[in-house]
Amino acid sequence: MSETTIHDIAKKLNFSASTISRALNDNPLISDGTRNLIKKTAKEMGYRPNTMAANFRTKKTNTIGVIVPLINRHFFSSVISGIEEVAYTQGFAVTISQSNDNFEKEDKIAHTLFANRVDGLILSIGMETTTFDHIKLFSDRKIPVVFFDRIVDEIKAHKIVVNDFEGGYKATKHLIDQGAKNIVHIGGPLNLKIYQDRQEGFCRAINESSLELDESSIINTNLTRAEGTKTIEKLIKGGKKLDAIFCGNDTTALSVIIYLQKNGIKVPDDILIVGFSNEPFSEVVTPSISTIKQPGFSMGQTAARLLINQINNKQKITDFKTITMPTELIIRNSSKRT
Amino acid sequence: MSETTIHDIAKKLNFSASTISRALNDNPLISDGTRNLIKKTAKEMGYRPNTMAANFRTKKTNTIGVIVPLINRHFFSSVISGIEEVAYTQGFAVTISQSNDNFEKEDKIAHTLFANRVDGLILSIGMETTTFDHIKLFSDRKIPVVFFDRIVDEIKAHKIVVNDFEGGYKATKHLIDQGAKNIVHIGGPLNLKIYQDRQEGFCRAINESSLELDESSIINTNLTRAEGTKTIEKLIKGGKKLDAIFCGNDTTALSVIIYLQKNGIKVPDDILIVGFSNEPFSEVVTPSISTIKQPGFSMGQTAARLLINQINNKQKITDFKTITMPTELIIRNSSKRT
DNA sequence: AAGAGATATGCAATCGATTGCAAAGATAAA
DNA sequence: TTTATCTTTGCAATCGATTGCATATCTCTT
Repeated sequence: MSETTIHDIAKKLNFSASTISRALNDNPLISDGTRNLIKKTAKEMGYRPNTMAANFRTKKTNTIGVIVPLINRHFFSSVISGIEEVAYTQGFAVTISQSNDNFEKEDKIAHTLFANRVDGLILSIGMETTTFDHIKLFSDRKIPVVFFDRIVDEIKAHKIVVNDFEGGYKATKHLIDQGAKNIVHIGGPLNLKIYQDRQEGFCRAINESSLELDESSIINTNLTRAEGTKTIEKLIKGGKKLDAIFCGNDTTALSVIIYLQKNGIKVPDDILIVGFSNEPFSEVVTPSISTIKQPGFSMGQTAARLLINQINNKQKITDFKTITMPTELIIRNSSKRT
Repeated sequence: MSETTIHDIAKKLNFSASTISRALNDNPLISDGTRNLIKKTAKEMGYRPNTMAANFRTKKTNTIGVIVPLINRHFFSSVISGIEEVAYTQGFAVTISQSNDNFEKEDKIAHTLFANRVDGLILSIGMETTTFDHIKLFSDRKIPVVFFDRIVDEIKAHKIVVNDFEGGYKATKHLIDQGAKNIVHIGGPLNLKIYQDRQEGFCRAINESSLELDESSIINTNLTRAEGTKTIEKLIKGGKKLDAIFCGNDTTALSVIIYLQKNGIKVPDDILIVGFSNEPFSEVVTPSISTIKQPGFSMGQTAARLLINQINNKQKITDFKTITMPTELIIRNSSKRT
């Protein structure tokens, strides 16, 4: 009734449990003959290793923890998909949690993953997160951590980002090239580096041009659909003079476009729009939204590879890299001056 | 340097390890005084329980496994999101894998999750899956399994589905009500029950109407973007007479719409379209796509609740329910006869 | 005051696999 | 043949927490 253990096999074959264990793990100490015999018998007896016992003994779980703000978000689910793919081929399980951009939850999740002894952690921090003790929990004890997208300067670890600065720069430059004179940036919260960078890219592009950088042309929001609508409404009703908007994400671009269309303002004829992230809807909406493509899937793959390398090579890593994936400007109809 | 264990606490406080263990687990045998003392000391000593040891001893991992065809798909990531939310509040971790609709991978994943002793399994099977030994692995050993969306008749388990039949019926009925006379159904592979059901709903609606059910008006594809384009192209070039299409998913609806628009056929003026699933893009595309809404997030929640109930109540379950979540027809522009 | 019951704690086995060290057996070299 | 070396296997401790059973202490009741 109960599961067969290595001891059962040992008894049956008149070997010791150690031999069984070694044979099953392809330890070269064991001769080929016995190894084969043991493996065959194990199969016959329906033996399945007790991972929990092994984990307990070896202090490895072969599990990597992932924390994202929201699973149900195209960019993040793409990253997760990439992580899973790599982890799977390397024999790691992936445990996923979402912080909902809520610091308390993020904190609790981190502690839980820590208590569950994940071998490593891949994460993108939440919008509210400003302290990092819950991450230091890992890094202090040499448990590998890899950040992606929403990274943290305060902690030494490998980091995977897209070049948000470049993205912001390209997007803005493109608008300038299209002849825009009054460009507004609706950006994200500045405690997140990615939004800082996008904004800096915006500023740089403006400064390099003949245009004036105007403080009132930068608005920071939380980049939700609702906020986007509110923001553009305020701008329009406030009589702000503008002929182009670089939005911090596609969601905002979308709500802006919808608002403008409803109010008889034409995109791109009257106002040019560029978003960020290349959400699936951006391609198929009318007008299709120009945007900056972020390679979510391959970011996930890279993050997983880096993490698993660290897990396997125990040597302390001293130089942590920040891998910057290139961004790609996708020009669609929302920004084409006709 | 090494972690504090209950034995360390025991030694320091002159208690036995059992007492420490019980106190920490709020076992009522322990007096309030000692419990408090122990908890306080544990905290002071920086004690953190070794989950792996506990798991090993109790044979519970507090982990639930999830297998979906593709993480990076809005419906599935919504379900995962719902699962995670419930699991989190109940103290379960969620391990996620994707089969990529590949049977071999699904099979391997199932075995891995099984070896990792997940406490329960939630899954939606892949398109290629026609045998179920890898799932019986669980159900045979009384490990709770909950299916969602792409369910399996052969296995007794709780199942969460949307009423695909009703969805297909509503969608088709709607097209008929809009005056369509020649309705085509581009459906999914029939080894998946959901596509069978949608198709049956389609047939029922046609049969109940004054229209003729025409074999050649039902086409089964794998519902990808590319297949959708191919299929509509063949139909149009083949001179098929049609004024409405019920597509098995929104992706197909989208590719059909794009093809038609490119070829000067107007949606909805010439051909009415209804999709299925309410993908995020469906609302924002032009014309916006009428569709059947599937409550992914709450399906995930329900699945997780059912599973966790089974995990916690050891009593054998004899009557497995199939919970059918209602569908909702969302009428948008792609099917509005003007 | 004495036995019954309630309360609080300890003992020790156990879960199953891993691994350092010892040892037995086999082979080769001298 | 003997010694040295290599190969192969076993012993036994260990990982940290849990839990059935035994025991000790205390509180009541009569």
